[in-house]
Amino acid sequence: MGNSPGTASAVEDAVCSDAKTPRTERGRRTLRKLLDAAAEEFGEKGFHEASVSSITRRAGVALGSFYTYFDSKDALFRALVADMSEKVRTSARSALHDGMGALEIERAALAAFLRFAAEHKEIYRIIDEAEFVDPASYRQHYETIAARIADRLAAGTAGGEFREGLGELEAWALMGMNVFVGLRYVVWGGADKTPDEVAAGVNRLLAEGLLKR
Amino acid sequence: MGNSPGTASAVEDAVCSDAKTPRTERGRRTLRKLLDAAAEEFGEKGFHEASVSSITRRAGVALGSFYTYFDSKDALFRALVADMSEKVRTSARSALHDGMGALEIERAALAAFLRFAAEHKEIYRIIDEAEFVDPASYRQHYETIAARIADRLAAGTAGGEFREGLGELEAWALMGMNVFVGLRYVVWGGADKTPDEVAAGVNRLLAEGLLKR
DNA sequence: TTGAAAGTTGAACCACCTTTCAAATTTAGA
DNA sequence: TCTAAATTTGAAAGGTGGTTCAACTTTCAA
Repeated sequence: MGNSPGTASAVEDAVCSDAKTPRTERGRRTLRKLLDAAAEEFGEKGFHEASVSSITRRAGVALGSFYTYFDSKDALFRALVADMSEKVRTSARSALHDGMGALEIERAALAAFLRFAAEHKEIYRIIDEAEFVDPASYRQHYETIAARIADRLAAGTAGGEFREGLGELEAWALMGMNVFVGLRYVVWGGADKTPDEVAAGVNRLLAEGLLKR
Repeated sequence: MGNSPGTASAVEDAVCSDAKTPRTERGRRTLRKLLDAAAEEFGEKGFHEASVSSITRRAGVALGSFYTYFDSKDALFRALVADMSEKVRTSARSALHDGMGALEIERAALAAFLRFAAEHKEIYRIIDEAEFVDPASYRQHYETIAARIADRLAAGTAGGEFREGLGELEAWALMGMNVFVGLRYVVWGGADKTPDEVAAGVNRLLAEGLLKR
């Protein structure tokens, strides 16, 4: 949980639009403490159970300081959703390399997503709750990911590996599979399957379908 | 939205455990008004934005009357989740008939679910919000559905239509596909694809997979 | 060194909501 | 008809928690 010091800048970038940018080093430290505390708090309790006073307590700053950096509890949440959404996309993309086959790309993207989710179980709660707190971001999150999957499917077809007729519908189907197996095997755990095993199983389903040969 | 008069009994059944059962006809009418109003209110606003006073206003009864029938706002929500969850399962099962092929069964179940969701868009918000308001029900909802899908897959394998090696993982993958295409094409609409078209597309994916032949 | 800007503080304000309750009304059965 | 139980009512209790604010402290550049 929380951002390691080195990765906090991504959060701050995503946050600039909503946060009142600090002018001093001291201000940047306080902002970072608030963001880390908020990610923990929202992840553990969800938006409504989380309280601003609890976040500031966790961050070790006074209640009033919160409003030096955010206009409202909602604004903070929006900033976190944007950041988490960005991180999910980045994690999947970083797993892809030149020369991979189309099917292999899907497997690698899912495995990377699952590994990321394992380290950041908060994303599920935060993204899911965006459906209620910030519907526009929620929708955009999934539409953006679906568009990226659709691009990969089109590339696979163009490259002669995938069949014709793969479009938005299939992209949403793949995304749904990925999200749900992540919920079941990573977030809920039970640890009976590793991310790689899950990704391999899903990949076989994509390759072979259900039917007997 | 809301239940047509004839279907309200299912709600009341599901609700018995949490609701204080009314003894008179007049009481039953009031309970039904509260339940219908609550389904609308939670569907439109979500749990936290919805208020008991707004629900009673919608139902046309006094604020205090609510507590004649429910111990709390939470209890009402739990009752609705149980009811919605039951309805989703029933809708899928009612579409299945003897003599259907294993693949055809999956297509019919998805089509039925999508048609149900089209008429009850509230289910998505209500089930999704259960993740935060009533996590146990949320988990049970999906585990129950996954178990049913896994049973169908096993039956398909036993009948020689589906390949070997289909289990819980594949059940969760199918469930995720179904939920997400429902979100995209039914709840968010755009009406560019009918439930049957969506179900057909997903079914082809299950039959053929992604690869070129 | 100095003073203006930036940042900090936490008590208090305030709006909103769930829940309670005692009195009034309606219902149903004897 | 009559009465005990069921139901209705809405004002008010009781809490919660987001947000404000004016006084105070720290920072930093000149």
